[in-house]
Amino acid sequence: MTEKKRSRPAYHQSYEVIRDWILNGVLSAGTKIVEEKIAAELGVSRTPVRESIRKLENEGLIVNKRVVKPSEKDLRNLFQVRILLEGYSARCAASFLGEDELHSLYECVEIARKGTRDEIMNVNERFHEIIVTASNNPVMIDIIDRMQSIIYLFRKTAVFSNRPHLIDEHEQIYQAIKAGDGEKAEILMKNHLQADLDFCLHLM
Amino acid sequence: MTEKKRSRPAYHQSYEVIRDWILNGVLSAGTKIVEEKIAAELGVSRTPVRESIRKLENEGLIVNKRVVKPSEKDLRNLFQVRILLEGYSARCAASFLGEDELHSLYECVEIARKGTRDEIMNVNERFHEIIVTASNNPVMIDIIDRMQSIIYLFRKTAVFSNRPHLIDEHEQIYQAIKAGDGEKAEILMKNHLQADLDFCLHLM
DNA sequence: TTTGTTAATTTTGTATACAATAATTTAAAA
DNA sequence: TTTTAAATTATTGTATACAAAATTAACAAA
Repeated sequence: MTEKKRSRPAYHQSYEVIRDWILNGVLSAGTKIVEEKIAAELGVSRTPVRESIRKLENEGLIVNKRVVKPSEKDLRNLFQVRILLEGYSARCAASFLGEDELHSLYECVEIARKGTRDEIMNVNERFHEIIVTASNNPVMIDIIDRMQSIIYLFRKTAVFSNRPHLIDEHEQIYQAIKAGDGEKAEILMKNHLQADLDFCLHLM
Repeated sequence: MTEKKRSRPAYHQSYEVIRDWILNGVLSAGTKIVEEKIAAELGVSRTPVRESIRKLENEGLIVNKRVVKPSEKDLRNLFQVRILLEGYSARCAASFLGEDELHSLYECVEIARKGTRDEIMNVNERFHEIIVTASNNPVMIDIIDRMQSIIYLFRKTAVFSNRPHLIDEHEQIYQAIKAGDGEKAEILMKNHLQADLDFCLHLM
């Protein structure tokens, strides 16, 4: 029936809907975002929609009332930060990752070798998520989370184009972490992200 | 007369006022923030105040409708990120900083040796600002900016207590940058920030 | 055409009213 | 007293109306 989840406030729900519209291309890059129009489509007033938009602006998904269209420079800048933070996280992971998480990490590699595209997308995202969580630093996790939306838009390209060695690189990182070699894990992670960036920029 | 700056929207002005109230201790750590009360004090409606509060929540200056009271762990986490990003920025500065900015950097050191407390606060902030700008990466600059408010609250402690060697460390960093030694600049910056953190935590 | 200017329209910004929820107080029962 | 439940109050969440600003359209002059 027409049951609505009443738990979360409207500004939160509409945030999620709008974000998904952007990530799935329903709202494509460059589209003008008009509060009233979105509000009408969602069946709520402008007030909660306004808040959602502000949050999306914060994440960089909306810029100047338009769906972002990141330039090559934007992506390079984003990845520079990501390389620093995830590189450090990989180093932490080598020291602090527990048995079970280590196993989850390996599963991500395994599934990525034989899964469907959607599965691959998921486990590759999860691979990075496990490592970032190992930093055990909410500030860092939060910053990386904020970048996720744009990274997501971007990563689709890499997987749909089946970048060579991507999974191999994940496996190498996994091995370094398992071996407790933080130095190596960090370097491999940095190179991995740089390769990802270069490959995708090359396609554009 | 009662001239108001009409240029910027109310939500922006009130953001700045509330932020300053927090930074100057007019609103002290733990204080409950109530939209209507703030709105009344500012002579505006809740609508723009609401937006301001959301932005401050974003910066971490308001948490759970209360003025933040960062724990030691919070500060350690924040500084871990700062060390990574500003360390990298210092390395960039060694390669890319121009003559005039280099000179500004030196001025910061000079003034810090003989200025008043307020002047010292200012030039020390500026010292870091110049270096961060040298990263030439808006994403990175933006993240560090977001952390500035909490860092500001924190830095007061360090200067008012006159931490030993603080200016010397700045000068060493300046020298490394001037010499174009990125490796050294990065290491010195990281140590400097770590020392800052440790000193202030020690006082708490 | 192009340019510049005014008018029309759209869109955002702000105030206000009311609804939903959360916090607090009050009062009754154990 | 202490505890619980109900009622009250305070606060946030949402809708709506109107004002201010930005954008677009229309049209006159070069």
